[in-house]
Amino acid sequence: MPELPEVETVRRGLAPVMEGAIVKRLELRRANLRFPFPDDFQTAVEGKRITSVGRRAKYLLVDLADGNVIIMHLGMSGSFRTQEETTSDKTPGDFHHERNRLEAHDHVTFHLKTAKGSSARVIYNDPRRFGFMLMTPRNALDDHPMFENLGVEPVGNALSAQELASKLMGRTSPLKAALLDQRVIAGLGNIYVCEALWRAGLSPKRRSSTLVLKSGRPTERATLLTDHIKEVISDAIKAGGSSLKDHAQTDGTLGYFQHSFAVYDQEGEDCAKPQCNGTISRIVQSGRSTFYCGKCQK
DNA sequence: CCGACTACCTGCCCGC
DNA sequence: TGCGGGCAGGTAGTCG
Repeated sequence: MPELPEVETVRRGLAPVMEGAIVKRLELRRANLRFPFPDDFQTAVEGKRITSVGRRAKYLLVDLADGNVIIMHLGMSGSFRTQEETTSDKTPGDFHHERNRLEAHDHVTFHLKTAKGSSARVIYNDPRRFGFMLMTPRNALDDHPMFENLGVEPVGNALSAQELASKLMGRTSPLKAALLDQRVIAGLGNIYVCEALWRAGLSPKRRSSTLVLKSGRPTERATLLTDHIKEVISDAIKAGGSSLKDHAQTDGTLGYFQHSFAVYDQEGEDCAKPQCNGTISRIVQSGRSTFYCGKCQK
């Protein structure tokens, strides 16, 4: 599930349940995900009030009232689902519904008393366990190893053609690899890089530095690419992200941006660009699949 | 510094 | 039907 649009979709699902809630109990069903949980993680979280659920790049940030922030990453296969006590549940804190049972790879459960006073659970599931949960003081977040080198967000005003040009200047790597580098733009992943390059008509194999003039100013191509990156991310967020195999949203409903893929996982299909009669190809770049049209992406 | 490659882990799909 | 290989939205660490 998880590039920026999917993580933002998850954030929007978690916020109404978690914001203002007290963590009554934090249930860890194993000692680690990709990394060990922080020392005394349970003690640090239980009894605390959650003030907000935020996002930076592909990271979810759960702020606690005591000034600490839980950093959560979904890796490749992480997902959250929520369970809320309903009026048909007779005993407070009791969950009778069939859908409320645990599933394979449910590793973490946040047992909450919500701001409304009801009981709820937030369950983290992650078959491959590439995700992780860490904690740091909020005022030290920018210095955390995972954050100190992060590039700009592709939503909002931070990303500009000039910013992109300054990051691509002097880079000899293919454009695809540069855009996947979280130090350049934070939050893009394999799907949205492929889609943005197609929309901009740029080859994933193009040398990164060809989008920068000698003066360090962006080329027209860089401006075009910047606009298309913002657009595809914004379109995907509006669609609730992309749901490939898994549920993308915390209430179990599916995002539908995958129906809008022009190139990702479309090998052999006709290019959708008007007037282009090319075919979508798949190649491998730095160990990962790239999908593109060799005819209209130059 | 940069860039390419590998490791981490489970599940699914395809071909034999 | 069963099995092996390849592939999957992620990042971090190593090596040249």
